[in-house]
Amino acid sequence: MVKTLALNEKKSIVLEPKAPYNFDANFHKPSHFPSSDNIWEKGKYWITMLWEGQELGLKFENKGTTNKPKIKINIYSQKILSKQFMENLIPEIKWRFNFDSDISGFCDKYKNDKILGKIIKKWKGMKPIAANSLYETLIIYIVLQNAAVRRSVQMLENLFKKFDKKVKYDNKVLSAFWEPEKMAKSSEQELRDLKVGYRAKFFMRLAEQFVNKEIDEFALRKMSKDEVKEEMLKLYGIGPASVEYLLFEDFYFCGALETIPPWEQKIMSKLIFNEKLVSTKKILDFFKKFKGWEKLAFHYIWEDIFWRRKHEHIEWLEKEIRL
DNA sequence: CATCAGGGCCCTG
DNA sequence: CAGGGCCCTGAT
Repeated sequence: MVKTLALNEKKSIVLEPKAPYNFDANFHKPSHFPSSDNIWEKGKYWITMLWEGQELGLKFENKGTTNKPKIKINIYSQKILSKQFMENLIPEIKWRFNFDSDISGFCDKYKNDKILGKIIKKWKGMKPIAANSLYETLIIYIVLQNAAVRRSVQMLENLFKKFDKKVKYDNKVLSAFWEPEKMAKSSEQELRDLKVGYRAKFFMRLAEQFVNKEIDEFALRKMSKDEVKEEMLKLYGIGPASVEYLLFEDFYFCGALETIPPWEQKIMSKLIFNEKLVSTKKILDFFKKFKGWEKLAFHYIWEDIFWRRKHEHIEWLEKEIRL
């Protein structure tokens, strides 16, 4: 079923994101579930990308520092990429990895904050990162719904097995996302067989809407927070919890903190109040002091505990994560 | 074994 | 605007 495409052509570019830009904190989010379309190692990151009908393999390498960021990007492809193709691709890479937004105001303002100060020292230059296209991201958010990590991973990998092409470059074999057309030609039952449950219907409708060009990702990027929210809520299968993730991680609204899902509520209760469970209202009220940066502040505290988890055993956290 | 609760969302009344 | 149903899986 699964074909492997060898990407033997290579082009190299070097880009300088706006400082501060923390390479590892941006290309790797330890709270996210692992997916076979990308690999991270310290200072390096590989991810596949579907762009203008071509499968690409990207490799990012850190060649700078948080305050003087510089990133080398190798772009692997089957065909030689034209100048025009590259001219369209580069701004997209800059967007997907949030090279250009400015969070220096946040890092300066809270560098001595009681809670954020220490975390900012460690993770200064950490930003929200979309990494994927909007369609791909919506797929990811739908597999997240009403499921623990292990099951989300299983659903996404089942989808990859059915729809993707494997891509080989730089001695890595990775999954590449599929075009919505491919899924639209499938059926709800075929999707149900992948153990995605009632989400099958969401996927079918989503694919149709992308095929019919009812969703314009690039237009959305120019809209206000409330407009994006309104548009995304129109999508069948996308509700307040998914929108909460979308506004921050994909449209980069750093102040968009409105809902807190149950597991985040439990973990934040412990981290901020050292209590088992406090109301979401109490948590939301706490973040009000970071006006305009509420969600980014949340993100710093959130990712920090998952980074710590990589080398420290945190008993109470393990219980909440449920891998 | 059976039963139940999840990192929601839609639909109904 | 409250509450039931929906898929699957792991916990009890």
